[in-house]
Amino acid sequence: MSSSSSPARGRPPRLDRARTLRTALDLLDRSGLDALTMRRLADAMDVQAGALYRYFATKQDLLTAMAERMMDGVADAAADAGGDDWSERLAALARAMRTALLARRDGARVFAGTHSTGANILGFADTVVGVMRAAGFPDDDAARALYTVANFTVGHTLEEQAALQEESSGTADPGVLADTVATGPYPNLEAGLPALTSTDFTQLFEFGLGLLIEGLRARR
Amino acid sequence: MSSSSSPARGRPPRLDRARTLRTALDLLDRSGLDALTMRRLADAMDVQAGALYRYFATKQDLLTAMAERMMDGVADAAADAGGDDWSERLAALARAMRTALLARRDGARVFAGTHSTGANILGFADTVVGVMRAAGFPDDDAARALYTVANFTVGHTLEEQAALQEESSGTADPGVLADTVATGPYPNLEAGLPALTSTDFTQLFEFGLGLLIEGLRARR
DNA sequence: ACCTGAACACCGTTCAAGT
DNA sequence: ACCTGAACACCGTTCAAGT
Repeated sequence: MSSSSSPARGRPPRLDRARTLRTALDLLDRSGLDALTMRRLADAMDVQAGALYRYFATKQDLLTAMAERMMDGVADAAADAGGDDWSERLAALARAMRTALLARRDGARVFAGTHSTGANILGFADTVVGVMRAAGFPDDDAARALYTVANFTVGHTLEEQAALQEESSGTADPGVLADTVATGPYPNLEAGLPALTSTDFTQLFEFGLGLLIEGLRARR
Repeated sequence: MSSSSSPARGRPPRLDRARTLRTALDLLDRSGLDALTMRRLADAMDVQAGALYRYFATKQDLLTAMAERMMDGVADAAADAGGDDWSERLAALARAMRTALLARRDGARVFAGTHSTGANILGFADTVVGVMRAAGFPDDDAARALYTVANFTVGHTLEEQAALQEESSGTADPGVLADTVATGPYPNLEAGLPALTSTDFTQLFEFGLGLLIEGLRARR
């Protein structure tokens, strides 16, 4: 067999969904979301921009496929960790999601801007809800726990990647913030400044995740 | 006195920061973030697009000013509520933030895409950290609690407004999701489907907020 | 069947020139 | 001082026409 369905009449296509997706994710990593345009992607594939629309109806569709791809293997990676403790399993799933978003430039922004209903996110969602149900949580609390953990993780990672980008692009945020805080009437921010300007995002993520899990434990 | 500093020589300006900001927020509510362009904003003010750049260096600056404006009065509104219970005061602040973002079309998206260091967000941040410190939390935990609550609130409201928009634009999500879940191997999502497709976002927000506060209570 | 070429209807931003 | 006019360098998307 040559391919799958039709007997491959004519020239083999220079484009296909999988290769376009890979190139788009490469371009995202190299140039960032703002520079990911249909024209630049077409350039990278030696094709005209209009040709892409045979495989993705809109740019939004492409971004959705990219977000779905980012979640590839996230549910599985977390399934190996955590043993039989529901809280450790839930934590492993949240950490795997953050890691997957961090793995690509602007990953959180791409994810937040799309709503995939593909196998990877549905598989992730099913796994999270499954962990909670197995732990004895009622179905509706299990569903709400999924949303809460996912929304927190996306919100956190959005901030984390924005801060990382700001840092690397030289936009000196810490100095500006420190000055503004020192000038204005912000006694509490002044006291918390070391923690507020900390760049230990893993610690910050674990703090929030810990609060959510502690809250869930109390509710069980 | 005619205005403030200079003696108002020449024609009075047709543009100024405050009026431009008001018009931009009006346009946002009427048309949404994607339709908010510098040219359309200029049109609404009977001016050429280039003229806006005398008052805002970039579109990003305008969006930042809009986000800052959205947070106007949020810290104060929450200050009246909650009494002397730190957890009720923190909840009131988080609710006020969500309400402020929901009050404008695409409010969460505008907020998430900017990083204001204006008086409204700094005031809000100072108030949140102040509540936590007064409750006896150490300074670094107070700062982390601020980020956690803010990131959760933004993440949640981003999803909430996306769902509301999807709903009003007729993109029938519940049906598609239900079909996909029923077709594929998602036993846990099937069980949680009523809660997963619920549109009671206030209940969902309160669930997550409750978890965070319960977690903080346990840590104190 | 698959892609090109060219167009349509836009963008954000800059800046000389007018008033 | 403030705004216009016009340009620059782009966008996403469509679609007849070629191969």
